[in-house]
Amino acid sequence: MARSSEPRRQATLASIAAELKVSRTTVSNAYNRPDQLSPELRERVLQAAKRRGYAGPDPVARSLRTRKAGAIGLLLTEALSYSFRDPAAMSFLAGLAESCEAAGQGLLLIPAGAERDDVQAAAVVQQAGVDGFVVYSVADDDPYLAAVRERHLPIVVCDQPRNIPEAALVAIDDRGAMKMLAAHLISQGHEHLAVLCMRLGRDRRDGVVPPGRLADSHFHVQRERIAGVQAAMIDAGLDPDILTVVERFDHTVRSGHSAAAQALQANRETTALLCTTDVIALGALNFARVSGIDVPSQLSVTGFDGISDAIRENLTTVRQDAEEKGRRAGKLVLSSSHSGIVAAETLPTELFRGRTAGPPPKQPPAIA
Amino acid sequence: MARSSEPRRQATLASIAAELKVSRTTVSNAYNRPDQLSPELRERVLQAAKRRGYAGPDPVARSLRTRKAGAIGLLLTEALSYSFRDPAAMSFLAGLAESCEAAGQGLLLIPAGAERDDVQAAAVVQQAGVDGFVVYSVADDDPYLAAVRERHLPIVVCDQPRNIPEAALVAIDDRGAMKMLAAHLISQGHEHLAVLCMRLGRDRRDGVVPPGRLADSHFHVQRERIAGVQAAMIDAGLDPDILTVVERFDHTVRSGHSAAAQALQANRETTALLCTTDVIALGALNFARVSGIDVPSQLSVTGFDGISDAIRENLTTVRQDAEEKGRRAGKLVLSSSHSGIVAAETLPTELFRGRTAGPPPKQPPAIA
DNA sequence: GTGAAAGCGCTAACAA
DNA sequence: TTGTTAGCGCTTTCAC
Repeated sequence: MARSSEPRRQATLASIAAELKVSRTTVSNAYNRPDQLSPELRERVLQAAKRRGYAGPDPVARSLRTRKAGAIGLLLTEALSYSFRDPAAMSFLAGLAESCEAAGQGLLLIPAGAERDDVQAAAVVQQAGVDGFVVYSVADDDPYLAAVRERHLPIVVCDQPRNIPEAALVAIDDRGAMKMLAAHLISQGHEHLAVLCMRLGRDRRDGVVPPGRLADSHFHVQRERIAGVQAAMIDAGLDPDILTVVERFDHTVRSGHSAAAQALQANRETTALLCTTDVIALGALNFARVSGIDVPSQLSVTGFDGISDAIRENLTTVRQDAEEKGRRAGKLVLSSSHSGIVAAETLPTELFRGRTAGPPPKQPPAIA
Repeated sequence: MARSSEPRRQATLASIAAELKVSRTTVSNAYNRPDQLSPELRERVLQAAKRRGYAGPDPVARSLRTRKAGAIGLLLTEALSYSFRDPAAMSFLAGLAESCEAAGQGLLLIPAGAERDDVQAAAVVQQAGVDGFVVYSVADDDPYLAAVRERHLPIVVCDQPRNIPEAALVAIDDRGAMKMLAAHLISQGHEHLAVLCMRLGRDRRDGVVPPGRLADSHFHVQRERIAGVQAAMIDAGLDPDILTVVERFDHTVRSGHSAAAQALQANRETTALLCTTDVIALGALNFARVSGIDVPSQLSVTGFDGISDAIRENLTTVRQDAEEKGRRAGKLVLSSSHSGIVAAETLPTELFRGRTAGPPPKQPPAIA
């Protein structure tokens, strides 16, 4: 057991102990329980360690023994490099990172997102040495999510999906917020609304959304926000089935741009574009600008999230505190190891009345 | 050894093996080498696993055995939540994440940054179960960095610091790029330059920088960029000692704003503000705007990085591809385990001629 | 204050 | 194709 002298090998706790002719416990204590041994001995141990280039107890071995990884895993659907371009996701990440940092816990970004079959997806998730997972905005049929559930570790889901009983939840009232926004528009006289949304499923299906797909959407947030619009319509006595919905897979300003064009094409009477995210709304605004359509006199445009670019542009939107959401999610995973209870937190939202929504024009806008 | 039946306990590879009366190797193979056993047997194993709620081999135990963690660690000096507000850092992170994702490796954000003493810093780094580290823009006397070096794992340093022989390097020619920018300004007639820079040391020392501190700066990038300005001055026969340098600890637009005010206060003849980052430059521009100073006719302002906000504002700056830098860094750590060689890559930069630099005014700007 | 024993859960030779 | 044998490096009772 005691390998007393092997020259070219990384030092281990055992080798240091052997060199000093003390027990492994003592060396371990030197690092983990300084009060359990005399300062002099501790000093000797630390000296020997430094001499041998020993960096302290191997984190992996320690994790195995203590059954804690000292990190929590973050699952993002999108290819990571995509997520990093989404301001709302970044704010969330910032908040989450803050919680982890405060607790001295690492935050492991799970390499999900690349094209992988289910088996590989599972492998990637299985490989993660973490004490819990935070799942941000993934489809409810996401294979990575399925793999995460298999791990039987604490899970906190954000925004999506809601069909996981064992997971804690941090969310906002997407439907309510969007309903309020739509009602605001309707009260100003809009009757022909269109929604521009992000992907509704894991497959790329850009275009005008047929009714069936809406109900089948695997993205909770999108589904809810659209449902909010429909609820407002129903309340106002409008037929929700006449709502035009345009879907885009990529969550980019470009997508918003082309989606706006498509929505107006599909229904020329449209007077308001309700976008399910600010990024898309910014694209829609962009489209209006290059098409010579004045906002809001000829067309109203609204967003959702309250990212700084949108606020700067004075976009009418729903503000939410994505950073706080991240912080909450972090605290929840970090604490859920102790308490067995699964919490559900709903954070507030606020209607931001910008300059991009107003009464509808007498004539719908003409497209160039 | 074989604990055949213990009811309330998470299943392990051994328990599955025992239940099926096969060896542990077989179960292991079912996951790691499907070709090493018959499909039927494999199926039986997987079935039993599912039944018992076994998620597959414990990642920590596997890491211990295989000596690979399947993740690389990222060390950021700033409190994580700060870094997430820095567009250049985010681009870097996006690129790095992309490399990791492609390789199926996790990216662990080390919880550095919180106020911690050196011992705690070391502990946090020691705790990280990773196969290598990427160090982004930290001071060369950073305690976390010291702890990272102790780990004796592959290290890739970005931008800073250069005094680590065992680390691979990804950088740009900060000095050269800044020198070119300064020369450009000088050639247009500017003689009274000021530099607005980020923190030069780990302590907060906002204000006009005395000569000594400049030389002692622990932040390589800042030091180099300022040196670039001075080099251009020397080339042009200007006395580099008359250069005004204003330092700010926080890397924010606000900081840039106040730093600009201070620089102009300190030397009323100043006709050009060279900022070491775009974020600061945006703040300087902001200051000029609210002070009624026209840019560039009364004051020239330049940045560094080429973040999208800056390009949109048409700021005269140095563009670099932060995302590519991240990608490169990722590839380097991931490969440096094999090859023992330590590489050094220098990425190109490009002068972006925006609208914020022009010839100096006859009269220096008056401050409100 | 220090040591001995017993694994944490897994994989990698090597045999069978 | 499957099983046996040894640990990977560490922490943790429990004695001394």
